[in-house]
Parts: sequence; structure tokens; C-alpha cells
Amino acid sequence: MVAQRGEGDEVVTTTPGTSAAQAAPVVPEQDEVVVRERARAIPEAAVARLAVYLRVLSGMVDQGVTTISSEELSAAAGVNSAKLRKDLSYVGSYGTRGVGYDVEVLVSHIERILGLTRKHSVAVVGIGNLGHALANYGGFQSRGFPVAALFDVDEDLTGVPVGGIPVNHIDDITTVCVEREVSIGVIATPPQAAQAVCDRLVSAGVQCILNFAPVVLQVPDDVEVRKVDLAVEMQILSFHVARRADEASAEQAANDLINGVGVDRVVIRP
Amino acid sequence: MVAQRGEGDEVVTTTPGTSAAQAAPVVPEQDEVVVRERARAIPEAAVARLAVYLRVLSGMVDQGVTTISSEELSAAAGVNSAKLRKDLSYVGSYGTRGVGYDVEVLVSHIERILGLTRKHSVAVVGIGNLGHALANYGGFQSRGFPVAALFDVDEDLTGVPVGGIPVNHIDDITTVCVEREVSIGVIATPPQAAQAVCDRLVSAGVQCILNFAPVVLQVPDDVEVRKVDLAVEMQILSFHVARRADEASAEQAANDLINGVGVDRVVIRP
DNA sequence: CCGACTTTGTGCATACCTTCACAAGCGGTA
DNA sequence: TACCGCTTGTGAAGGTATGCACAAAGTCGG
Repeated sequence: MVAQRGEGDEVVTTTPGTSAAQAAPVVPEQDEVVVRERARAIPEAAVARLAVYLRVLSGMVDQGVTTISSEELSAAAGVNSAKLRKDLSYVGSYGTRGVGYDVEVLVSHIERILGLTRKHSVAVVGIGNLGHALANYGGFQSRGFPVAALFDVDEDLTGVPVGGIPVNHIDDITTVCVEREVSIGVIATPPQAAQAVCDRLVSAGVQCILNFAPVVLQVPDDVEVRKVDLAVEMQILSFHVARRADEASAEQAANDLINGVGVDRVVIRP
Repeated sequence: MVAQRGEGDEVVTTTPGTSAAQAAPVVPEQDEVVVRERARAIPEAAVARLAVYLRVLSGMVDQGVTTISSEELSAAAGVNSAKLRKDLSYVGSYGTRGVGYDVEVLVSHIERILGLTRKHSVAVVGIGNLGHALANYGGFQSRGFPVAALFDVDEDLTGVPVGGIPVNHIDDITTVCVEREVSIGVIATPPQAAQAVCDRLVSAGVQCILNFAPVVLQVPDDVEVRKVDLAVEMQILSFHVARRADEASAEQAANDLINGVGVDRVVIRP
């Protein structure tokens, strides 16, 4: 038997003695089994949108909507309807042609794919302004992400409850995280402390990290990091402000330039 | 003179009487000038990374580093070095072959491209937990995004200073934004209020919005919206937790399955 | 001044994502 | 039952972003 590539779930074995040279980028070592996951086939961009669809659909449920077409849902989610259908096709074919999607069915399938059938305990590290806001933010709890622990380096904060949860000292991070089965760590510390905190979270077995500190975290391959960087967001917006300004001045300049050349107006094309 | 397509900045005119049918997706109307912008050529993804490079470079300046190679900078920013060089090439060719980039030169050019040579006043709407945190967050100020105004619907908050800035009532949003030349609006309100606030910001002339509320905002084409959705971030992480769990159980199952079939171990391939 | 060495900038191939367009499938209707 | 209109699901095309690999271009030591 020879290892091969294919679609969907598969279990492929290379038996001892078979030394088939592979054209594939990664040559499997001998005597190992290669398992490919269908889950991995969902593009990252689609996952992010699925979360958005889920939120919109939750609102639909509250409104008593039972069925929705891709056209309606895509409009509500602010995306192209073809993209929406493709995204949903990663989840499975749960629509009815000529009718649309059953809202509740869709919700439960997206929740399954996103792993929301299970609760994910969250630990927030760094109880400053942002940490406070996060600890008090009801959105985590209500969406199945209970905040299970808070940490700070400041001993004066230790034991003080924030949002109903007492703050632990950061030195207890490993014990507490293991004990409370924390699966997601949120870093809301100053940048200088972020890498050290991250290392401690990782050694406590946390494999997913949401980082608010403006630093690039170094982590092992098996740890997933997502970052939220307000300064970067602002700078991206700044870029667009500048672009607009450039266009405006270009338009102005062009208008000046061509004054009386027989052209009526100037249009900026993207 | 006939309209044409080309690279870089150009000013192309269609003179009256010339009815050149264009193959271009958008046919220019007669008697108009088409101006194309080089700035638009920078991909969004590259802009986001440029902001990261800028932060890393700022740290380098503080450390007294004067020159840096693409290899070093890319490692510090957590990206591929070829990608970094390509990103920098959008900014211009300011490196020296065999040596690297002058840190300060690079900083000033990236700042120019990102439009950071000009200050961008920020208004924060919704002074709840998150709004407080944002108002007190020093990162805005220090990076050239002074918080110029705060707004809330709660009259008890009106006049109360938060982070040194008195809160205005939301009804004054247009006047105050125009007066203080706000170019970026930050929405930190509950979801129900977000669209209304957005509309008011837009009518006040704000063209860039950073939205923390978990809703899809509807805006005119000439307004740029970026969203930060914590629940979505958490759900993406949840997806990865689930994927890991699936892989672990698949590995387990595969190991069980092949017990004694002459295979030594199981490897999960991405 | 020259040659060896280093690093940039970029053409090209690849992979990924998006969008179009349409066949297939389903419910409603006569 | 047979048709009709509507909507899904997806093959294929097009576009965008990524990563490799290397020529071009500069520095530095002798």
C-alpha cells in the first residue's frame, strides 16, 4: 500500500519495506499512518465568516424566522450570496433547493463545526483597563465562553473580584488553568509582559491564545494565536484616510490642470 | 486623446466627441477625466503588515538599532522574509543591497504611506466598560491618534471626564465631530445602538469607523469600516480547539484501528 | 581597484480565495 | 403526474496573495 493524496477523510498506510518516493511536498516516513482531516479543508476566511453567519442567524431565531434564503442571509451578513453558499457547503448540504435553509438546523450545524457544542473556559491575564472590560463583558459568557479565571501580577489585586471572579496571582497560572480546564488564554497585559505570560500559558497546556498586546508572540507550532491590535486597526484606517485625501487632492489638481481644456468633470476610479 | 489603462499614476482624458468604446469593466462617461492612484495598488493585507513592521521598527529605534536586514525584521515581525521585502517594495526601494534597511528611513517612509504624518482625531462612542478602556488606553495618543471626543447616550455621564476628556451627549455628535475634525469614529455601544450611531457619525462626515459592536454595519461606499468582534475571534479559536480534538481522537481511533497491522505509529498531516 | 560576499528587489509558479454561471433538485400548482 | 419557478450546490474562471529562487547591486577587505 502506498500513501496517496485525496479528498475527504482517509486513512492511508505505508507498510514496512515500501519505500515509495513521493512527489508530495512532505515525504512520509516509513511505518506511519497518514490521516487527513476534512475539518482542515475549511479555509480560515470561511471560518471567520461562519461565526458572523451564526450571529446573524441567532438574531433570526429571536425574531421567529424559521427559514432563510442565501440571498437574505448574505445581505444581512454583508457578503456575496455565492460566497455564503460556498461557505455553508463546507459545513454540509443542509439547504432545500427552491426554499432556503432552516435557520435552526443551520445554527446547530455551524455550532458543531465551530466546536461550540462544548464550553471553552477562558482565562484573562492582565486586569488593567482592558482586562476589566473583558472580565465584565457579558458577551463571552452568553456565547459559551465562560471566563473561568483572572490573573494579574499586582498583589493588591489578588483576591479582589472583578466581574464576579476573584483575581489570582499570575504565579498560580499553571495550577489554576489546569484545574479549571482553561482552553483559551486572553493576554491583556502590557507588551513587555506578554511573551512571558504567553510562555506560562503554553506550559499550562493552553493551546489557543487571544493576544491584545502589541507584540508578535513566539509560540510552538501546536499553539494557535490570534491577535487584536488596536493600533494596527487605526493605522489601516489612517491609510484609507490618507488615500482619500490623496484622491481628493489629485482630483483637485486634475481639475485645476484641465481647467478650460474641454473636460467637464473628473472621476476617480478605484 | 483616448482613455487607456496603465501602471502608476496617470491622468487620462476623454475629450468631447471621442466615443471610444472601452473594453474596461466600467465604461467612462464622456467628458470626464480618469485618475488612477498608485496608493490603491497596495494590497490590504500588506497594509496591515506594514503597521506591524512599523511597530517592530519603532522598538528597534529605541534599542539604538540603525540598520536591519529583511531577514532580521521579518523574523521579528513573524513573517516570511520574501513577503516582507515585497511589502516594503510597495513603499518604495529604500534598502541597500548587501546591507539592509536604514531603520529611521524605513520608519518615515512607512509612516508616510500609512498617512501617519498627520494626526487623526478619534471619537469614541459608548462609554461603557470597553469605552472606558479605550478612552484610558494610552496607545492611541502615543501613536498619533488623539482621542478628541467621547459620547454616550446616558445623560448622567455627560460632562464627566473619562481619561481626561469630558463625555458629550450623543445628540451633539455632529457638531462636536465637525468642530474637532474627527476623522475616525470608534463604536463601543451595545449592538442595538450601533447602526444608529454609525449613521450619525457618517452624517457628521466621519469616513472611517472602527466597530466593536457585534453587528454588520451598513454604510455608504465611501466610508471605510473595520470591525473587531471578540466573539468571532473566540469562535475561530474554538474551531481550532475542536479541530485539534478531532485530530487527537482520529489519531486515537486510527491507532486503535491499526493495532497489530504492522504499522508503528500514526502521524497527522495538515 | 578588484573580487568575494551579502542582501535587496522581483519574475514566476503556486496556492488560496472569490465570483460567476448554471445544472440539479425541490415545492407548489393545475 | 407533469410542469414551472425558485434556490441550492458546485465546476470553472478569474483574481489576489504567497513563497521560491535568482539576477542585480551594493559593501568590504585586501
